[in-house]
Amino acid sequence: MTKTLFRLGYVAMSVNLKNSSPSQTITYKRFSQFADEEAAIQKLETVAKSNIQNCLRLLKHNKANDIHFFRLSSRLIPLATHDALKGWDYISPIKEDLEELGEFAAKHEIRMDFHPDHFVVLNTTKKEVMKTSVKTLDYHHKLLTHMKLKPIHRCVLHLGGKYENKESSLERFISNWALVPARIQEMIMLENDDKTYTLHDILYVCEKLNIPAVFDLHHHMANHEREDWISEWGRVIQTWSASPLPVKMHISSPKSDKQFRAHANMIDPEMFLTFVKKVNGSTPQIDCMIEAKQKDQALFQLVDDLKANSEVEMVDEASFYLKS
DNA sequence: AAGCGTCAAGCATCC
DNA sequence: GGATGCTTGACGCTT
Repeated sequence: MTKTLFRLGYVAMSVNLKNSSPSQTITYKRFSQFADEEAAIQKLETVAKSNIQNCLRLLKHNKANDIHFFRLSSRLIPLATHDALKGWDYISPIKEDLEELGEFAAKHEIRMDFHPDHFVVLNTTKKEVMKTSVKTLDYHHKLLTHMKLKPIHRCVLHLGGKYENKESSLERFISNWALVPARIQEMIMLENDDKTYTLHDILYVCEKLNIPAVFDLHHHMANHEREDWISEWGRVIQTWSASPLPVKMHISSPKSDKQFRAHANMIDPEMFLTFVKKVNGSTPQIDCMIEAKQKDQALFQLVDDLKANSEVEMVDEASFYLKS
């Protein structure tokens, strides 16, 4: 059995690096209060530039800590997809910054992707929502291409809303998929959610449309037909067979029994190791996205816990094997 | 500096 | 069909 390389990543922002938010923003309300629209747009561009420069700082922080896996904030450019800013060329003012960011990631082999907000809903019944969803995905596509990153399998989405009838809404994802441009389609990965669409549902769609499946263990514990997931793991791996990228999954721990769906500050290392042991050897590499309130600090804490375990063999500060 | 109300998106739920 | 909650990080006003 080949060993699996596990790499850890975290989401969008750091609790260690001060004043490094990649998600500073101007709300539409504030934007519309500017007397001078040109000044307002200039303000948006200043914020966008700062967000991307902060991303670069985060990437340097990642490099210093051997972190090769990172989720970018989807809020890099405030109001980029807002209706009131149609025609605004939001790329030109930050073109060089995006290139610099992408070059740094490429040079230091940092896998980057996005998780667009939950109002990107591809199984919607409304034409308008479909339009803004594709528009938002196109914004992500633009960011990726200007970072000179191949936009393949870079955006994790959920299947969408239930709309009273889960089965027909699931099928609507499949019929709406035909309305999505091919270059947007190839960016997408699909993740099981904690309320409606289970791993089983996601696999059905992923296999049908050839989309990689991102398994979220925490969501699965909150929402499943059967608690057992390992019997489906082979299918999850299989959805990645045509991808240039390694298998990716999401790891988080429940905040409490009462607030089970909410994310805890840290990752429960025992739960994580139990998972790791089950999937070890199934594929050469699994990138584990740590989704915890304490962001990079949760990753560092988990690494400390792993180092204390004699079954774990660290490769660097954020990657490891299980000893055979 | 800290705390609280506000903002933004779409869906779910309730009336 | 309209109001409210969900969720999250950030803004901005008040103390």
